[in-house]
Amino acid sequence: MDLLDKDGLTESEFLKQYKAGDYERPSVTTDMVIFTVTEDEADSYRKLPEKELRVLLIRRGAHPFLSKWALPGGFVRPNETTEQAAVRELCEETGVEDVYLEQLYTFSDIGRDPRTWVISCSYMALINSDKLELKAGDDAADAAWFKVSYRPLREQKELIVDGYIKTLEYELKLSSEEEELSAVVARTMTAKTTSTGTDYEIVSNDGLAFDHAKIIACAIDRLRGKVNYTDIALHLMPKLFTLTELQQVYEVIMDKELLKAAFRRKVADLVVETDHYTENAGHRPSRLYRRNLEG
Amino acid sequence: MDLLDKDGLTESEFLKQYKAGDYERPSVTTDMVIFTVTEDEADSYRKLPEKELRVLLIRRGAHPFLSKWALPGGFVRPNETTEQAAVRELCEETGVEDVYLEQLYTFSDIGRDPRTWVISCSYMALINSDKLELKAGDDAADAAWFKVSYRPLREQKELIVDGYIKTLEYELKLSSEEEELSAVVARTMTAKTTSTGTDYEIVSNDGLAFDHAKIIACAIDRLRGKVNYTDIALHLMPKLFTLTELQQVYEVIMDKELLKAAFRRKVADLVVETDHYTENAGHRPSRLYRRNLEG
DNA sequence: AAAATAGTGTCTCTGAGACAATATGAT
DNA sequence: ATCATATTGTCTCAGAGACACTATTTT
Repeated sequence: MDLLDKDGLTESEFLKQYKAGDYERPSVTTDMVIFTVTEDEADSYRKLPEKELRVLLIRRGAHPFLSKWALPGGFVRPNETTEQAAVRELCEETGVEDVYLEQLYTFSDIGRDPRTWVISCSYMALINSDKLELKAGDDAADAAWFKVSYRPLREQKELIVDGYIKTLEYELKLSSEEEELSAVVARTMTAKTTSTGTDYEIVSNDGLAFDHAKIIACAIDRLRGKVNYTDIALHLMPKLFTLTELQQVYEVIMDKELLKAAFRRKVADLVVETDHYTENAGHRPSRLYRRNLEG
Repeated sequence: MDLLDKDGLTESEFLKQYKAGDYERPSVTTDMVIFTVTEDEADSYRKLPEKELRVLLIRRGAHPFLSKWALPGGFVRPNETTEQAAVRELCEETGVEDVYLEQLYTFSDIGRDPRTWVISCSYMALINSDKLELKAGDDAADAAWFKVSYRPLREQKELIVDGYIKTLEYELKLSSEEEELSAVVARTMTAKTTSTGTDYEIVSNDGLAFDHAKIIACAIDRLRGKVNYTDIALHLMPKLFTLTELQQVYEVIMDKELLKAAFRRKVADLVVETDHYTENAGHRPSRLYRRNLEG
């Protein structure tokens, strides 16, 4: 096809002479919300340990937000996609490849990075506890897994002309062995007869860098939403697991207790039973399952 | 807080002396998938007209992809968010403000724009047929609303080590009064014991610019997904509408016929009845409803 | 009366919630 | 025998699917 444009150029001629304009361009980064599930120390070895949802944060060693905790991430380089950048970051920080990865949201608020114009394309990754052990081999001394708590704090509904504004505030608490961070994030839904929109805002923030409280909140909301109608939670499980362990993972994600019988019916199609059982648990052994790839 | 970094600078000192590096940065654009629903000409005035899902495209007047059809969009400018850029583009192209807007996905494949490195943050907008009339006032002579058809074409499942690859091909057909475009887009799901990923690919493409077939496919998938568990479809309705009209909109989005009784039960909480009725329809009048803001 | 659509009734089946009962290995 | 968890059974209730019936206006 040799269509000519208004300057009489073919497409290949046009591309040859094309020069990128000198208007300002943003930096583009990826920020990764990397989740895993760990077990706390059990009170007694006969009792089951409780599961904890954890997210990886890195202490900043430079301005801005020096010594605050930030999501792992970095600049997207030429000749790589945002997803490739995310995979690269993930591998650098955790030494783990081949995990569940999902694009979350692209954040572009002006001033979100005090240095310069930075747009961040965020990703969520889920790592199972098998792989987590590999992580010991990374060099970032100032990386830590923070236990996640994300609970509704306040709900508010304000009527406006032709609609309403609903604000849901969540308290985000992140705790590692040494440190406790917290933030309050508000999800605002504006509903008018014509339009509707949802927006995250940081109400308060203690210890997190940039707008990362927002990004983490966004990731948890996504994870909670998807847990109920996909097999996403199975990516947090090791190769073999018991149904009770799986239920604990669902519970720690949803922050809500579930009924055993109903849960087992619900996940029945997501798993396949094996012939293996737990051993020496101090009580009746439990059948081990694996993920069913026939989702 | 006056923490000093390794150069002995405070945060504000650091920011004052900060100079953006001279590494390469991408251009960032927004692309808008703007949907609306229109009615075709009815065969007889006594029969109800059928609904059509339509998307706005603009014929390119310059290289690259000269004379192909593209989604409305443009560069994100400094001091605006991607969302603000989307609102601006939407208003420029359709003269419409205050509509449903949702971020879709950020596309960053290398080479997606043959000119230079361009990352696109895509948005979906839903416009109701009331507002559509305003659109006559826009200047883009080469803009047109294309009727959308998006149907499964082929399904393929390939077993690999530790998992499988499932490919779902869809045929995307876009037709305006004068022109018919078509493309085949494949959604590939790779499931392995550890990871899972979904990816869009353009298999064939006749008449669409850039990777816009992918973006449109992504938008339709999102719209179809959300129709069933949100009130998103109501943003395509005028202020007052009949339940049959609403059902037709659901049907044209899902490309599937629904049962009347079940449909009415399902949307009962999404709408509020009014005291108005249709008139002079050639048959029994129908009660008019409006959107229920108590989602 | 016929055409065309509007609106309602009801039977069945499935799936979630709730709770109870039984099973099994470790101590 | 007791502890602690594993696993299954079943009753109920709510919602979706399927189909049929009645209602109302215009021609």
